[in-house]
Amino acid sequence: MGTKICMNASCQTTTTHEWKRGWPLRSGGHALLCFNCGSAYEDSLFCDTFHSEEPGWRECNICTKRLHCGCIASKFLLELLDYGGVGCSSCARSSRLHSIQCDEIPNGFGSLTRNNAGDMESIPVESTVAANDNDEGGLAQLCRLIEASEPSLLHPSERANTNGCLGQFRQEEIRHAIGDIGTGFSNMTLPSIGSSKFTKPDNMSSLLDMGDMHSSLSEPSLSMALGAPSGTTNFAPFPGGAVEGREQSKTPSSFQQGQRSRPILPKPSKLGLLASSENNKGSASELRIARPPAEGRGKNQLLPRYWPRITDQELQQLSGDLNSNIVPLFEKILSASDAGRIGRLVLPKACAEAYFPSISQSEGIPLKIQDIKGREWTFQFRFWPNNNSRMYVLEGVTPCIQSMQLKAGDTITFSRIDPGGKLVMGFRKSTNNNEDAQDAQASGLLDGTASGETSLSADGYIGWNNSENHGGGINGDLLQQITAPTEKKRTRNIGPKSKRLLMHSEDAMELRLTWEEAQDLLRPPPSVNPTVVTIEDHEFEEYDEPPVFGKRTIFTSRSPGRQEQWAQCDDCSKWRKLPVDALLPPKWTCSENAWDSSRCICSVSEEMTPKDLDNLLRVSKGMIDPFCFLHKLLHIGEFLSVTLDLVCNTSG
DNA sequence: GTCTCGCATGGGA
DNA sequence: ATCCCATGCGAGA
Repeated sequence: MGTKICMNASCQTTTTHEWKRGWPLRSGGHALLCFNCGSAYEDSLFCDTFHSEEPGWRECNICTKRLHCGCIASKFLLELLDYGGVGCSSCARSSRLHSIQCDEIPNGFGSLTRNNAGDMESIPVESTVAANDNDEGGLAQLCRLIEASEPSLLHPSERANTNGCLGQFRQEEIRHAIGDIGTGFSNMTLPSIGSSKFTKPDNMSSLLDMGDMHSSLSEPSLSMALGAPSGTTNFAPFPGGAVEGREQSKTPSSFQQGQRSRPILPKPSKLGLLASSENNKGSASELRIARPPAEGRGKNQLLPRYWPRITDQELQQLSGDLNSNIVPLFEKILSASDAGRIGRLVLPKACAEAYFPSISQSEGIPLKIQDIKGREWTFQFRFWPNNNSRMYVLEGVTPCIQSMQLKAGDTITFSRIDPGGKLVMGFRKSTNNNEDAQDAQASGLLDGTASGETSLSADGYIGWNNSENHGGGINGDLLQQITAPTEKKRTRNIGPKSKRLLMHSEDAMELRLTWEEAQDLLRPPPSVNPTVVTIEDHEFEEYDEPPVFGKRTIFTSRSPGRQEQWAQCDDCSKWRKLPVDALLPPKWTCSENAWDSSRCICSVSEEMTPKDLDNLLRVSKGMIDPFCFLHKLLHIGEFLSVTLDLVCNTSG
């Protein structure tokens, strides 16, 4: 790509009298910016200038200066504070001197602050961990749990650090582990994949900003090119260039699409958690977070059901060349017609127009697509006139479908390898083995909203990218385990749409919010003793009973090494100090203060001065409650299982 | 009769 | 109301 293009997504100019160096890219080097954009970046005004309308703005907790969180261009200007919130670099540096040290907090819950500007490689977490006396494993585990549950508390680079350094856990496994929390972390496994070299152009961070912060959960070690504007140096145009620019005049830019797509991806961790009930079933299951399409250039924005839910492992499998840039394009759950004998795969119109070459003739063109085994298939990419529109199909897919032993309900994925623009296809089997379950599952899967936004799909089996299958190609044994259904059943394993279990995205969002609110109130059941399970040399408390709702309390550590819990009386609103392990009912008053007989009536004044109280409330606002946090996590599986049951029952 | 191809239909988003 | 797309269906080989 010989033409320089400004990596400011809202600029993208190719002409400037002087090119400037922007933010450092993960792949090395720096973003290329035109003079104006580069000047703004140099003056630390980039986000103020170009992203003022973007989401992701927060205020420095200390000086209230506006900070654009999650944006690569502001990466150096802010830090995540230990107990939540953000601070501008200067404030954070000064406040760090006073921050609570890791060893002051039980369970090794320590400072998680790290300068965002710090390179991922430069501050290995091991050194941080080793520098204190905490149980390293416990901290590592906790950090992973916290990270999975509260992604916003960690900067992506920190997450990457956590992954990369603490035993090479990857986010996929973290989500996986969270999904299994309800069963006592039974499936927490160490992946064998090391860090790889997939690169996401850092300018994408600015495009995705908050979305990137969240979605990074799904792309931890293998960052990908998502939402990349066509024409950046990181992306080769589609072969022939037919796709580039098509419909551009009519369509929102990928930047805009990214903005529009954000609400769909608010909190992947929560999404992942939602899937726990399903994912508890199989150790091979992975939670999938739908990613906004990389370059939506279609006339219409791609429906979330087509967003690639491809995992990093799958990408790695697809690539084979770690220096390649894998661009997940879209995916489609095979319909009965698709998987049938006709050999025609109906392509979503928007996807076909966005990612496949432009065709003007109905006969279309031969399109070569490589599968995961490296075999190259040639399909006829064509369309049928249909109601003044077009219906795009891939013809001749039967051999390929049969080769991959796909059936209705399975998912076929399309990606692109850059540079080169080679199209690759992968697939994901639906999990259910028996037909009845298949029906039910497929019914859920087939509804785009149900499978997508809620991550209810239990795609635990991954045909070609099982965690234990890193060698590339299809694991023959695994494939053998999939019994090819009869043709008759193949075309009948999806119920009519009217019978499909439906969970609208709004419902899912509602559920997430409900969960988010509820999690603050979760407590382990007081009458139940936990079972201590040891996994990977780490001990976890496992409860057989789902959590109960308790009164919200505040934990703080006003003096080194001393954790305190505070609760507010529901009658007099006075704050009372409690033991850290005290569990309160939803409604609690001073009269129930069994731990401090001198303050068990409302008429007695508070222990804290108003100033202390103010500080307490202020600090606790962004602070994680470390004690009950694990308890919450340990019960999320059961809690969500119950919740989902309720939702499914009401939806059905 | 069977299969393929191309278009039409209609439910659902 | 419009568009998408799963699938039905008829014509022709």
